[in-house]
Amino acid sequence: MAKTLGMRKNPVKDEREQAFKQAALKVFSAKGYHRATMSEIALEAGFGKGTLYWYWKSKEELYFALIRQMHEEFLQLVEEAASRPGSALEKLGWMGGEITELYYRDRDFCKLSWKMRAEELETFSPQYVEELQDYIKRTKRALEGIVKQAVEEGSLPPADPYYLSCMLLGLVEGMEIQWLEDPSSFDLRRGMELAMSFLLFLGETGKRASTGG
Amino acid sequence: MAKTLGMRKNPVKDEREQAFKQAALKVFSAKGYHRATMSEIALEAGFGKGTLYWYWKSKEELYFALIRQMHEEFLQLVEEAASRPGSALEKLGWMGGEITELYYRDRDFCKLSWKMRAEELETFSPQYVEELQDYIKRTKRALEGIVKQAVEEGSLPPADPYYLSCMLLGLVEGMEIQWLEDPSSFDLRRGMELAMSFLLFLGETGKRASTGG
DNA sequence: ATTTTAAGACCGACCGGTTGGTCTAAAACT
DNA sequence: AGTTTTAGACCAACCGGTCGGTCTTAAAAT
Repeated sequence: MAKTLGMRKNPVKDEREQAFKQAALKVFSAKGYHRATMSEIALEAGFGKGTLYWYWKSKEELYFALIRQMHEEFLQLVEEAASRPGSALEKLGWMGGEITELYYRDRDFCKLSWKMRAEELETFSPQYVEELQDYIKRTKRALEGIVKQAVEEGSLPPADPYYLSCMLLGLVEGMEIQWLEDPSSFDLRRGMELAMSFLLFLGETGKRASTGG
Repeated sequence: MAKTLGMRKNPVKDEREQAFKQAALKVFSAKGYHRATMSEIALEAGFGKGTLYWYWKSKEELYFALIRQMHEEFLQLVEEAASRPGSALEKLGWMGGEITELYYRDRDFCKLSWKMRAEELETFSPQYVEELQDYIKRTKRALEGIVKQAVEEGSLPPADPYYLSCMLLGLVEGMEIQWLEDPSSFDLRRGMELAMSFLLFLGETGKRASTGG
């Protein structure tokens, strides 16, 4: 006979997990993976280190729970933009707005992601690295699809879509960095709007050129 | 009276310093400041740790000797571009080419700089942080000057020169990151050339619009 | 309703390993 | 002989992760 005596579910599991994740986000995003300590995260969450290890089996697992969440969110956004109806420029416009909002909403996530990219990937377990690279690959592919459409529609110059998407990604990430380093001297929203207006300008002149010539 | 008597200059001292700096560059650029160890740097240079400390008084000092060199080089490049004769577009074109060459020549320096920007500045001594921020400020100012000229010449749209220069810097840095992460999937030279052609395109259409309207 | 039971939740001392920096003694040079 | 240079043992501080043990609480048993 199975002994179920005293068996119970963890009533506070979700709550605690959230508390720890929030604390971890704060500490990891401020210090990066290697400089962050599990004691500090536990303290920040208001618990002992042992308790933190009750919920996560390692520092790495906790870290990648956050990294995964960030990449998942970003990927979904880009894929949704790609699958939307409308012109490529409309898709890019919508995506730019959403990305900006995402960044402002989850600034610590941005910092986390940003610090992560400067870490040595070799120090992490291969399964996590693979998972991460898969997210990045899928995101880039979705973005490249939109850009390809834009080139076909003549709203972007007829250059290699892959390189165009790299440039676009580079521009956004480069502005993101400046905003993260000093938000008071660079307003990301304004930068994104300016970038968007350039895109539109390119689109217009491109179309005018193709219809006029 | 100046005491020069008996003050001997070790003929190999400079050589050793260079060896240590090169080793430090290799290790710091691969691991970042905090994960790099002095023992490893000493070993890489072919000396004992004690010897390394005979040449530099701290890890931080060694690190900033490299950081300083990198920023100095970049700043000089941008300032030289700004003080060149010719149109803003010519300056930017020259600068883009030089930057690309610099990056390819000193890839490890790029990595170092890139990792450095993800570090917590608070962990360094204020004097170093100040020095660093001064370099960045001067670089940005020089770049902004060129961009301002470009706007006045009508080869860039009439937007805030500061934001334009931030975007330009962001684009270059964003592409640099992608190239650092995986040079086989993103060729920086090609990316820079593409970016440059966009700049020229903007300049032409901008001028045509102003002369035609 | 009260007691019993055992899993859930929690803690912090502790361990093994690492690292920046020091110290000393010997080697090398002049 | 005296000075410069080198090496690596050594130290104190720190960190990820473990472990033994304690307290809490839901559910089973009465």
